[in-house]
This record gives sequence, structure tokens and C-alpha cells, in this order.
Amino acid sequence: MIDYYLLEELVTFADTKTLAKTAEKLMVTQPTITRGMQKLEDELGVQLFHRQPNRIELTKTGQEAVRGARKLLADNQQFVTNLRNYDNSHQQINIATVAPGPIFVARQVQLADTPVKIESKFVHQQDIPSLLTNHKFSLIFTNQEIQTDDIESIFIGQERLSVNLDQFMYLANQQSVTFKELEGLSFVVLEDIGPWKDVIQEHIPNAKFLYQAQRDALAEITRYSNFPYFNTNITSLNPPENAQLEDNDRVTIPITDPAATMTFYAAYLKSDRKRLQPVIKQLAKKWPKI
Amino acid sequence: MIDYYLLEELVTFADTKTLAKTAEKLMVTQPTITRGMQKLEDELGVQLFHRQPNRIELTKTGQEAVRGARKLLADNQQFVTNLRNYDNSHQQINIATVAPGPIFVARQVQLADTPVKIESKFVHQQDIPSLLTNHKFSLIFTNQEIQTDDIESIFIGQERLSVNLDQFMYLANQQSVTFKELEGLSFVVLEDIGPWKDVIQEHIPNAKFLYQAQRDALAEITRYSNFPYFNTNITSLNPPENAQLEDNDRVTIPITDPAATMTFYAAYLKSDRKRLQPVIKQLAKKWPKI
DNA sequence: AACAATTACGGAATCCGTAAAAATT
DNA sequence: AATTTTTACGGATTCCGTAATTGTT
Repeated sequence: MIDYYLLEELVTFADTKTLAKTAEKLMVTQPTITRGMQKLEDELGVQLFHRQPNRIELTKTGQEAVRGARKLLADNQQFVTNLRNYDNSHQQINIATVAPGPIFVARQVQLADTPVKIESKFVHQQDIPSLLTNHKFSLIFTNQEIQTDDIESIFIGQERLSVNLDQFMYLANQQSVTFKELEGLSFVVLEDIGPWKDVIQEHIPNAKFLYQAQRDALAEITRYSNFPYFNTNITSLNPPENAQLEDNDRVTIPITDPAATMTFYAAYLKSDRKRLQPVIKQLAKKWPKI
Repeated sequence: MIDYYLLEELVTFADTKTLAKTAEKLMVTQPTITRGMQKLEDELGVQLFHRQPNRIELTKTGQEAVRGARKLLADNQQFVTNLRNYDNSHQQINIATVAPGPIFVARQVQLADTPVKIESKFVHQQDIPSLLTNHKFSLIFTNQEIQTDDIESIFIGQERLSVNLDQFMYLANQQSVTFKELEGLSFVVLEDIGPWKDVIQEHIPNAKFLYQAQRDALAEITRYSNFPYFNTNITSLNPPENAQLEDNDRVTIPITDPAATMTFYAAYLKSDRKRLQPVIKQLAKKWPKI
């Protein structure tokens, strides 16, 4: 077994090209590195360096050793972080999501023994497998099903987009609207809404979107202007302090296009299925029907 | 970075279930293991064990740590052997094959600077990718093409099976034979002939095969009996000491079935292409045409 | 009483830094 | 002259073994 500190010295040498700079970077003295590389060669039983009195460089085998060493070091690092994530995952249930909606539902979940923690930043669809297998999160809401050897996903519920209009707006009397009918309007929209951003940008022709980074800034704008903005059947679960968004001068009208309805699944490791069962049950139950 | 000796203690504990047995297996004293596991928990920052005064067992996190540790240890081991193989591969060219034929051709190869070493045991087709990427061999003869991200294979030549018959045998006057015509005969065959074994067993109906492990035992039998045996266009490259197999009382007749012709490719790492080019060139050149 | 784990202390092995040397640019 | 690697030696750190302690079965 090769000790890590030797691999670290080797990799640093590959980056710095001299033993002196290696020593400096690792904050030790040159002789330490000299001995380290001698020991590494000795333990591996292969020649890693071409040596001249004033010059030392990697052999082909040495370069191959560097490649392997980099991987071993990265794997060791990964092992530690994975394990800490795993430990964390098993003292509480960490939930993430690709879009804001499911957060409101997840907040309603209460478990007897296990705390539930919800990540505020959204994750990207393509990162979900590694985030689960690395135990960074135990359960991730996604709008695309995932099935792999280790991961499965289960239907949780649907979120339908509505538009919130000034009551005197010409569309305000309709029971429902389509994206097409919203053509050309200017909307105030939260900056970070995950895949919804693509949905509205693709489906509402010639619309302008005034993106707001902060939720309270958006609330402020909608209160003192008549810009339309978006709601869903899920945002009704907003906590009371955000209830100011409910405004009598405005009406909420559902959008009927299929693209305005997003289906959410909960993705998790199959090995976690049993542990997560009560959470998933509550989520599906508390999810507002359309 | 976690030191390997701690991971080794952890893995051994998982196998033995008590610190005492762990110590015994690793040939150290119990306190060493106690301290080691304490240090490991401390460095990882997670609880690996449920501890009672007289009892210690892995937590769930501990079990996860064991899985990770096993992999890290195996990877470290693999790193060392890979590197030694790599070093070896770059001081000589190591050649292996799935069938005996190409060995005779490979023996003809002579390079100015690099020695060529030929593995006597045959490898299995499915092991070729790992044998190449682990640098166990640099070039492997196979009868199936291989193309992956790292590996390519190139046509080298064809080997055609002939049958060697007693000159007074009823088929001995023919210019060629088919497998079907050999039906029901008893053949003396070398035990280890790779994929050829399947070929003859599948294609010659009701035949009996008297397998011989040793080449000289087979030579002995064929000399003092009139059992038919097999040759190919490649075995003509046999070194003189085996030339005794050339026997005037016998005739060699080619088998015309497509299955009696085997196509060989040389598989190697794409990164080795340049280094192997002269060998491959010689091989293709010295390969006897059918 | 027997067994398993832990703690305390002293010794051994390993690793490191300082100083000096050797050789090149 | 300046830079780089290597060797020699003494000190510091870490790791280990022996002995003793604690608590359970």
C-alpha cells in the first residue's frame, strides 16, 4: 500500500517540475521531497525519474504513475465527502428540487423522528444521479422521470401555471387563457424558477419578462403596478407572510396549454426506498390537486 | 486524506466483528486497533461505531465507510500492479493471444531495440479490454474485432484448418475436405487450442476427440498411430524440432468450410499505436498466406 | 471468572528540518 | 554565482506494545 503523502508529492512534482517548488508548495523542505520520491520509487519497484545531478524529470512510467496517483487522491477525497454526506443524509432527509413548486409542498412535511431539510438552490436535471449516489441529497424533485440501476423515481403530483392579471385587464373575465392569448404582454417573473423559465419563454410569443431576483421585490412591484405575473396551484401553499400577494384588485386565471402543466417525480436511491416511504407518502398526500 | 492502514483496520474489523480478532489478523495488539478506529472516526468527523463498554459495532455510516474503504484499498493495489505492468510493457512488448496460431508468427518477429515476449497461456476474449488497459499485455491476437474508446484492432491474417490423414485413408486422395466428410472419425487434438475447440466440436458430426495436454505426447501418438489430427497454414512455421510432425506416411488436406478459416486481428491500446507499429507491420508481413 | 474495549505510559519507528556537499547552468 | 538535487545527522512526531482499568456476560 502506497501512502497518500507520497502520491501527493508526486502529483505536485508533476505540476511544478522541480523538487524545490514541490517542497515550497507543500510547505516542507526539499530533502523531504527527495526522500519521498526515492521511497515511492523503492516501494513501487519501478523507475519514476530520470536523474541528473542538477536535474530530475519523470519517466514514461512516472507520467503514468502521476495519472494513477491523481485518481487515487481524488477518490480518497471523494470517499471522505461522500461519507460525510451519507452520514448527514441518515440523520435528516435532505431534499432538493429542479423547480420551486415542490418546495412549498415539502415544507408541509413533518416526520416524528427524522428532520427534513430543504435545499434552497435548485439543482440541474443532469446532476441528479451524482447528487443522489454521492448522498448529497436523499430525495430530488424532478420534472423528468429517472430510472437507472440504483435510482428510481415516482410520480408525486402536477403543477399548473396560472397568470395573475389586473381585474380590469381585457382577459380578466375569462375562465381560462392560453399562452397564445398572453402574446406580447410584459410579465414580472422570479429570476430563479428552474424549467418554468424555458416554458414561458418558448410558449408566449413576443412577451417581455422582467426578471426579479428576490421574492419580496417581486411582491412590491406587483402590488404597486398592474404587470401580470404567474402563479400555480402550488404557490397557494405560500406561508402567510407571503399572502400579501393575494390581492383583491387582481384575478388568477389558469393556463390550459399542456406545456403549462408540469409533472413532478421524486427521484431517490432504490436503497433508500424504505427510509423515504413516509416522506413520499406525505408529499403525494399534501400535494394540491389541480 | 485518510491513511491506508486505518482503512485496512476498518475493513478487517468489518470481516472479523471484534477489535481483538482484527488485531490478531493484522498481527498487532488490540490497543492499536482501538486507537486506529478512534483516529479514523476523528478524521472523518462521523460516528462509525456504536460503542458499549464490552461491545462495538458498525453504524450505518460505518458500513458505508467499509464499502468505500474496500474500494480504495483495491484501487491502491490495482494502481501498483498496473504501474508495474505499464513499466514492464514499455521495456518489452508483451503479446498474448486467444488461440495458438498467432504465436508461431509472433515468434518470427525481431525488433532492433525492444524485446518481444509472448505469453504461453491463452487469454479469453472477454478479458482483452482489461488486460490491455491494465497494461498486462500490449498486443493481443483475437479472432473478433474490438473497437472501444481506448482500444482498436487491426486485421493481421487468416488461419485455415487442415486435417492430417494417413495416406491410405479413403479421403486421402482428395484435394480438399469438408467438416461433414470427416463425420464420425476420432481425432487426436491438443487440449489447449482456444476457439478452435468449439469450431471442431460444433462442425464435425459424431466425431471423437482424444485431447492431449502436451504437444510432444501428441507428436508421439500421431507417429505411432494413424489417428487423424489437425494442422493449419500457420503451424507450418513450427520450429525444426517439431518438424517430426511432417510425416511422409501422411497427407495434409485443407478444410474448405468457412468455419475452418479463422481471421485474426491484433488488438491494442490506441495510445500504443505508434510504439507497436513496427511489430504489427512485421506480423502482417510474416503471416503465411492461405 | 472470562472476555472485550479502553486508557496510560514508555519505547520504537518513521518522518522531517538543518546543515553541508556535489554538480550543473 | 545561483540553482537544483542529494546525503548526513539530530530532533520531533507518530505509531505501537505492555500493563493496568473498566465494564459486561
